[in-house]
Amino acid sequence: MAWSTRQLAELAGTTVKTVRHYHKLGLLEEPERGTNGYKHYGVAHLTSLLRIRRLTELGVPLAQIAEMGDAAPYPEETLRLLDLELAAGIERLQRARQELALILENASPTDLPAAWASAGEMSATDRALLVVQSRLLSPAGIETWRRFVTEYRPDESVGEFDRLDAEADEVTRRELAERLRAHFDEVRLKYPELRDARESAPGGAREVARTIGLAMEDLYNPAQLDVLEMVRAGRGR
Amino acid sequence: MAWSTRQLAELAGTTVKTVRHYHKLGLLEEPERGTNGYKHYGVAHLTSLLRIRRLTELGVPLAQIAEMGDAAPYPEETLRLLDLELAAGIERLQRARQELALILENASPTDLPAAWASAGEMSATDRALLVVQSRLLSPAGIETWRRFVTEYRPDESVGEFDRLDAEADEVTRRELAERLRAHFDEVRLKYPELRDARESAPGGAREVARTIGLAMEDLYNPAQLDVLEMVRAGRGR
DNA sequence: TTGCTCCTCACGTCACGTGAGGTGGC
DNA sequence: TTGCTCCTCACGTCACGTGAGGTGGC
Repeated sequence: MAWSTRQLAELAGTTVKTVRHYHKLGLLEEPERGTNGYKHYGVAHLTSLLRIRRLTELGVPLAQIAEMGDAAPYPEETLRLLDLELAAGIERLQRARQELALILENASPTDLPAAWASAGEMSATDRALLVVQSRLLSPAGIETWRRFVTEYRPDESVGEFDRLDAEADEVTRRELAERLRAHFDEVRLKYPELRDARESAPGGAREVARTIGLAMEDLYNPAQLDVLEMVRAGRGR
Repeated sequence: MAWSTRQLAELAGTTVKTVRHYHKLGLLEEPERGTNGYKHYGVAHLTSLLRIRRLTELGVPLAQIAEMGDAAPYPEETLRLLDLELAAGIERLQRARQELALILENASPTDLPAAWASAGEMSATDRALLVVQSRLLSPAGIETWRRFVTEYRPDESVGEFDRLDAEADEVTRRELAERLRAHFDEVRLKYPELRDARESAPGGAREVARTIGLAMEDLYNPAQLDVLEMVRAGRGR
């Protein structure tokens, strides 16, 4: 008569270790034992165990189940809260699946979120800057930039800048800065929404500029940084 | 120039502790330090950290991310497997929400799964037996019993049996057994599908009978068990 | 000096799982 | 005797979090 630990566990669809774990936490009462020390479980233990299992599968922490006691009905507020958590969990998983689907669809680069797949042609440096910036913009701002990136066709000067030697001489730099500035002016005119995107960043446009600045110091060589400085200085003219 | 641990963490939308945890696991390279021992992170660290975060949020274990190395593209099979897991997770959560909805809807008893709400009128003993049995039947079998429970109107003799005193005398027991047997015969005739439900149990009808038997030994007093024995013995006549 | 940030190290958490080392039942 | 089950106890796992105890920067 009566059930062994394993039988109890299997009836409840769980493991022996789980049953013992609940004993140790005081969640499940220990049954009487036979002369050999074996535990003998009854129906009350099974229903108690099933109740614990059902609650944990709903996501209730064991500590909370312990507080609720054995016979108490479920507190409604707890259940409503639980439902909200479950709903949030479902949404999270669904977003994750969407990400995954995008990644699978176009074997996107590993260093950018999947939505940026279209930026596959860019240099690693530009992608890095995009990544940094997208950590700072609002979702709407990110979307603005994403659309921009799919459209944008860089000027020749941009490629030259990317390849600029760290030892490039003064004349080369000055000339390159000139052409870059003209190009950037055009871009600003054609895509005024990029500025708005930065303005509406949660941390503010200043913060974006500062952080991007740090990133550039890390990514560009001295000659390139010098050229950028020239572009900036010339902008006021 | 360069970012502190906190700045890096916030750019990546995570915590300082997480960053340090990844260092300890060798997942994220440690950056150079200032003269004061403070860590100075660059863009490469941020992109590396973001990649790790993206993967963990998809549910990839850190150990697996470590195996994948830093620059490797995502192995497609891993991603497909992950997608299956995510889908399974979503289903699980949705089932949990359905359970919850049922519980909230009709403040069901705590010792039975929510689908049994209609069994609210039963004695605790009968509910316990139902719980035990439903651990043994196939889903279809459970559904059969659930429908039966909503329809079933017990005979007077059943109530008497539930209340039978442990010391009840022989005549009382014999007489009760007689009426119970007649009632059960009727039930068997009216609901032949109950027998099929037990036959189609994964462990077989014998196993169901054995386990229910053990549960009864636990739930009923000696007089009740004696009556049940009389019912069974009389059945062959 | 005060408050804030950074550092390391050890231990805690959550819900069990793994494995050692030993005994009982058939 | 063999294989299987049961028992306890200690430690492991996973992805970090908590907190102690100390130092640096403004």
